[in-house]
Amino acid sequence: MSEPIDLDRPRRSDGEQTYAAILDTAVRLASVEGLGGLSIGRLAQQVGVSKSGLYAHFRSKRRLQLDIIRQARAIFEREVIAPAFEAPEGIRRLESLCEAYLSYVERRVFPGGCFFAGMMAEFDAQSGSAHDEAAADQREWIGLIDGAARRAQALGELATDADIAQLAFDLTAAVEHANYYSVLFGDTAVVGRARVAIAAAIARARPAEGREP
Amino acid sequence: MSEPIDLDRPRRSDGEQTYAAILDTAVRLASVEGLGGLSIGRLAQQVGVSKSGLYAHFRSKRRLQLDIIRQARAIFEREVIAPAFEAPEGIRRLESLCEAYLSYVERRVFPGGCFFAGMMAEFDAQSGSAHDEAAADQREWIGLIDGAARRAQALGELATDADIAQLAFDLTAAVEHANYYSVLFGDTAVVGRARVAIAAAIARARPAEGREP
DNA sequence: ATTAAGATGGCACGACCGTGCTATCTTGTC
DNA sequence: GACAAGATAGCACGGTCGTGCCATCTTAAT
Repeated sequence: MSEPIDLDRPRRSDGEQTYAAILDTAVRLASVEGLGGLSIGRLAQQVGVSKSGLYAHFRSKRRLQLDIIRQARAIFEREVIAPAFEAPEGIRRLESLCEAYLSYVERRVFPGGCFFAGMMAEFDAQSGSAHDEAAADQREWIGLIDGAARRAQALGELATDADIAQLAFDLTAAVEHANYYSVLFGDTAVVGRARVAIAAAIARARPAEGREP
Repeated sequence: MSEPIDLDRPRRSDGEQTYAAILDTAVRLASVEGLGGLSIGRLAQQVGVSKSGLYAHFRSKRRLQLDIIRQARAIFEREVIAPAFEAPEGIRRLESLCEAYLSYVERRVFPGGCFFAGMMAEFDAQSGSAHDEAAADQREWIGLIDGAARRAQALGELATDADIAQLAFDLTAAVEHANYYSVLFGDTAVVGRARVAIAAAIARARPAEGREP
């Protein structure tokens, strides 16, 4: 489909700096207005660079979008996944994944809320590569939760008959709902509701402690 | 701020019909592409009418958007709220509200998923009247769930110490998450996960039956 | 110091955007 | 059947969109 062009040409130091500044602003702007709502003209104005000066760094809007997504992935990795993976595997890591996400929502790492939740909602009903990437990202996130939960189950921290897929649904529902509502209402208090929901969902999947029929 | 112009002029039968056809297509298109992504030119083409012929029915894009939202509200009222309110008040109505929403998701009443969930995600981080309307709609929906739950509590169907706001969070999280994921993955199977989550959340809020300390 | 190459801006293009004006049909009322 | 008024299309406007060409400035290697 899309040929990668020559994107890997060498960069000069000043160019690298401008490139980083553009991407930084672009990621923030896109999290608020969406990848589709982002325009090159307004982005250039925001960064303080001419439209063609900006355009030279990417060579199409598509490439700009791809770079934005790549940057957002790096931020998510640094702000959510890496901290969570400092916890030992099993139920502690499962809890850390949820908590790291909620913290990332509370800290408003992206001004428009979770970048990938925004992408999902923007492209969920459309067909094309943007939709497919959004779906893949979401599957990867679910897989992280699901994998941590299965490991916890294998370690005996969750009941052998616990429905892991259901647990993953419950947890992702709680954290992503907290993301949307906290942005919509401009109030992160709802994140506390998510914490309660997460604790309840995990408690329900814990092994029974001798009070079963 | 915005004056209502003269919008209430009399309509001719053929005009009324075209107006309805435009709105029908517009609501479907907007649920997929978003209210911002919708363009008058493409909408006119889709309906099979000239751009200016369409434009005469609304007199600005803002009015078109307002009419689309009004139409979407009527559909939501008819497809979700009215059916749910056939159930007797209390816990049955609470369950019916959730189930009616899930059915509306499964039936793909809007091809892009729940219209108001889409609006919320599109405008949550932006400021302006669109954001405010999205927030108001969401508050109203939460209020419906919350009100039904409080009535159930007053009727003794939920525990007196049940956290109703938490219950409302859990229920809205489950149904809206099912909406997003079913659209994103093109598979309504996830709706079943929401049903399980709803049952669990309600069960947790039920009065204890003599096995409390 | 020269020079090749990247960085940036100026400018213009074709396309589409929302918006109006005007003229021609079509409907419904007397 | 005349006629006022709504419905619809044609056309054009100013603006913005993504994109590309070209000239100039700046960096870095020789």
